[in-house]
Amino acid sequence: MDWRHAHLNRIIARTVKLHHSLVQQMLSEFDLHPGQPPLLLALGRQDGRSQNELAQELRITPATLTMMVKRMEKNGLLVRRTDPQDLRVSRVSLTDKGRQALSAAREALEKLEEAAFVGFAPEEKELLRSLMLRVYENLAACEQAMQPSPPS
Amino acid sequence: MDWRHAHLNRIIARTVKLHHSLVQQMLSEFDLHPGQPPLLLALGRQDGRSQNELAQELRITPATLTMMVKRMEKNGLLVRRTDPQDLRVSRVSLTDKGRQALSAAREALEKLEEAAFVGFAPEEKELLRSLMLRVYENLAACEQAMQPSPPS
DNA sequence: AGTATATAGTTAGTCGACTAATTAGTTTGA
DNA sequence: TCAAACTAATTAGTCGACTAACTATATACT
Repeated sequence: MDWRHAHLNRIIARTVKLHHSLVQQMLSEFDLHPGQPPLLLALGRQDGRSQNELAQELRITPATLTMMVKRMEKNGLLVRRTDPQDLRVSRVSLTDKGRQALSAAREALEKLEEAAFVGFAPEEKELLRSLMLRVYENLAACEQAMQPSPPS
Repeated sequence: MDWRHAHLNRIIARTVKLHHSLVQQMLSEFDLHPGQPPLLLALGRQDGRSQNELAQELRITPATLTMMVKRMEKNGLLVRRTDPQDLRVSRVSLTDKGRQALSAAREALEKLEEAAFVGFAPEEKELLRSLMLRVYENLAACEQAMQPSPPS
């Protein structure tokens, strides 16, 4: 298939999809399921956050996170502890096994990042980054416009 | 959250995710579910293809497509007809209702494409396109390298 | 103080994605 | 010819995503 004349959005979406499937392939030997690397990485950046905070960072709903955390806790990748200050919140932390899985995920992502940008000059990567950030900002503005936050 | 220093892959994935959620928001008033617009668009490009061909174009497995087609057929968006030449293949075509939904999807995507690239000069869009195509080619090469096709 | 509201998380039900195993039809080859 | 191998689609089971409805705790207000 020749993608050179497709819409830009389609090209980008296709690229991300391929990226995801490669990540899965690289991590399938560990018992990591497709959605789990992002959660591991988020916990690697800051451990012990509440489920709400994690859901916001991952841009998924709290309901989705509940199920993910439950499964991953059963697999021994992380643990949940009720916050003593506020009994409603439960804070999520990596276990040793979770930290090992995180390392594997990081390594796979590093490899892929390298492979993805073969032949790119540093300025080209910077250019791509700034262009994509502009697209992101445009879409974020669009989202704001669609759901005007209730006036305070 | 400030994404300016995140990995490029993460920025791109985040942008695509936001794009998806905006598409869903714009199409939720029709009875279109999240994965359905791509299938409608694919059929719009060429109607009456086999499920295998469609799955390849959408880069999903035939099993996934079976379920999607079944649900969408029940919703009256498309029909399946067994190919008289080869009774194993069933060819998928849009119904009138499907074509209307396709129009809505196309319109939403047009609007979003426009919103996403506000403030972009045409050369910038072209630049982004060529950079992303290079990333795609790199990843596709990576995929080839990972699964060497069986020697014929 | 006690009710009302807000917040954190969970459950139920659906859709979209996957893999593995199965069914049905077609080709191939001994 | 007719059994083996292949191919198209389906089914079963799991995971990840959503919305809507619910529980439990915390805060606010009168």
